[in-house]
Amino acid sequence: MNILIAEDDEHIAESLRKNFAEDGNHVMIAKDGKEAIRISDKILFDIILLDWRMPEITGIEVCRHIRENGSKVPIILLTALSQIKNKIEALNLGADDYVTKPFSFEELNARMKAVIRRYQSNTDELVFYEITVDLINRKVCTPHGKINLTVKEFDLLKYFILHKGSIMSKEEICRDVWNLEFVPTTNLIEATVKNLRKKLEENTGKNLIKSIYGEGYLLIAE
Amino acid sequence: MNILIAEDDEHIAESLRKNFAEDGNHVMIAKDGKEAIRISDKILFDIILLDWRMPEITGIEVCRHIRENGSKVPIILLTALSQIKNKIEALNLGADDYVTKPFSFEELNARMKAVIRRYQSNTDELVFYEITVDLINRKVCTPHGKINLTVKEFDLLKYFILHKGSIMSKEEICRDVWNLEFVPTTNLIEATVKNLRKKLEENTGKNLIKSIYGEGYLLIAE
DNA sequence: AACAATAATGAAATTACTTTCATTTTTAAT
DNA sequence: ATTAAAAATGAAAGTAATTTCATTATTGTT
Repeated sequence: MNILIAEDDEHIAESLRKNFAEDGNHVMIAKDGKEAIRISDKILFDIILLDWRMPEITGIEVCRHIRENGSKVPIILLTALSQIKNKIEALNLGADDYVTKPFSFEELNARMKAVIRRYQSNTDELVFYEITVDLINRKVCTPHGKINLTVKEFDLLKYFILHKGSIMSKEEICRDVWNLEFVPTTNLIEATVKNLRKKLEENTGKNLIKSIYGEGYLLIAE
Repeated sequence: MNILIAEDDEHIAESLRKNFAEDGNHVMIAKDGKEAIRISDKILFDIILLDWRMPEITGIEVCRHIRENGSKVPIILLTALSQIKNKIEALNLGADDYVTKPFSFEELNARMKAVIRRYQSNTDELVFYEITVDLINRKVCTPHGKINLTVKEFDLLKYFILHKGSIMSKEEICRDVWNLEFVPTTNLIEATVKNLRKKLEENTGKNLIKSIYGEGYLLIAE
């Protein structure tokens, strides 16, 4: 995981870094808010830990900046007990959670996990069998590796998954995937289904797309 | 807007249909839960109104079915006063809101608007100037119409918007958009920027992508 | 089993996208 | 103003995706 720590206290920063790096994470440290903004603008992190009190630009301001840039990256605020009263307040500031100093690694780890899990369940993914479809980045993954799909193959797979368990006629597929009013006289759909099937089968060993003679195609429900 | 109404009471269904159709909406009516599932599986609506009490399959079951299929389409439950106690309960069932019968069109309209607005702010869109970037469907819209971008142009625009206001060097663009470790000796980036600029300018009349001599490119912040 | 309709296939043709090349224009510094 | 580096441009080359074609295989029906 890519972790950004914005913390001006070198001792705390270093002990956090060590802790996370031991688990195989890639950690970057920003010594102040300015640096945190500069780095977070350019690198996508899995989670960002922001010290509230930092010279010049505070963690809150960094948080606001990140959110204004459209990023939904998980952010946890590190605060002294007096600075924040409850989670609602942290949420209003755009953070996902907060941890009061002094804190234990156990507590911080637990909160980080929760925030990341919540974030991931909010990302636009479809999961089907062992296949994970990332709708934003258009990546399709299985435990055996990444499947490279073309644009049309991806759109078709997405359509099948959203309609898994029901037979989709070629008319519907044409309308919804190709934006065509009429089914072409050629075998456009069949050819695309063939290529999609091949790639899925190479990775899963299964033929998940059934042909229903005279009716259409069906992605078998789990 | 595409509206699906699932309501077994023909009178209510028809008066709703009439009401929405007058505002230029496209309305479909499902006479029972089974039909609602069949239709909602195949057509993407902007909002779905579900009567709770319907023969065989209830609105709740339709709602659960829709959510299990991964759809986040806005759903409002139409219920008799006794069936549901509060919004939390409706939310737990997967609905976005509920309206108790008998209801006024004013109330229903207001709740529909709120739910749709909430939904839209949750969709993965970037908004920049008058440009709306739909990250899921990879569509780019302006008030003057749709902009057709190629994959690379889209990825580059998305990257610029996420980093608007800061200068992005060619090294960074290469790394993050092209996944290249080194800047190619050719003018790959310049050529792509050129094409993206052209398309944006045709639609907005502005050149939003500035060149910073010797440093990189900058999408000017709003 | 024979038939006609439907679906699958491999490869070719077409189209669109991506990258490169050669040249011109712009920029910042002298 | 001159210059050298950087950036922009138009068009060509290269690559990949999409669609079509011709053929073979499969399916349901008689």
